[in-house]
Amino acid sequence: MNIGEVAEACGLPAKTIRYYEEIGLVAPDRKANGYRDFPEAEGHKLAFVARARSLGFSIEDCRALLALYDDPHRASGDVREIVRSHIRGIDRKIAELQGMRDTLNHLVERCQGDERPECPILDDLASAPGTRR
Amino acid sequence: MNIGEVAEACGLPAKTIRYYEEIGLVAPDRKANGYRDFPEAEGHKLAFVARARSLGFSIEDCRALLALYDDPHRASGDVREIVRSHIRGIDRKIAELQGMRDTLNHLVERCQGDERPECPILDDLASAPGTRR
DNA sequence: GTTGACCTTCCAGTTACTGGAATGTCTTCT
DNA sequence: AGAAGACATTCCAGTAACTGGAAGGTCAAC
Repeated sequence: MNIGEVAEACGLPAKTIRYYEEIGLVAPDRKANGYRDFPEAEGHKLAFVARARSLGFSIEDCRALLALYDDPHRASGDVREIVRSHIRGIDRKIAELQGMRDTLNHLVERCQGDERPECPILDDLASAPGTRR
Repeated sequence: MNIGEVAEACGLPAKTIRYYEEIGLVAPDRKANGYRDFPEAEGHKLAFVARARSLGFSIEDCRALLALYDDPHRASGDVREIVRSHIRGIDRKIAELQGMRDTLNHLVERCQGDERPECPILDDLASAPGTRR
């Protein structure tokens, strides 16, 4: 399979796939003309990575998951630990974003948002911590 | 004020403050010995940026907010629009992360997480879209 | 006068791509 | 046979927002 076909199949841009090869996530063969040739297994790996990336796993997570995927003697506990740790990271991020959003919503509510320069939002940003309502 | 003092005061690393000068967010004076010298106003700007960054604003947002902060003829509506748009972005991110987390939680629940290689998580990652439970 | 804290600049690395240039190959149409 | 157009290749540079480290200058105290 050419890179274009495999890109179509897994939903990743060809550029991204070349990048994944560069960093050693996949290792396609080469045809006589220099074109990459993706056997079925490499296509599956790419689809695997695409799915994992869409779930927020880092490239290094993907590398670890791929290694487990490739290893018939893996322990499913290892997989689960990676996933759990990732979930913890996501939860932290969600909490952080919610904190920001709550603060910002609060600020927006108090701002008239008109032609006048008076702005509680800027006042807050400029204020010292501890003096904020 | 030396960079160390102002760093202490606004809670940003000195490295970050140098970076902010490099990209034109702040413009400290220089002493005869080449050391940066931060007048009060520049210290305030740094505190302003630190606070805005902690609320998730991008550097370019910070630049725009600083410009409004500096402009006595600003319209508070301009500020509010920046903030509102930022909130929308945050909400999108939260929703995306929650989607990931829900999927991942679902997967983790179905995985034994023991010594055995059987792993519904890997099975899901390797499966074609549409075939997932 | 020397130690140690502080400051300077510059360069490189991080994450995960993405865009673009210059060039080569394949297929198809005339 | 030649030319167009769609594909492929490599390489370089840029993104966001820093962060780490090296090599060196300055300052205050002992």
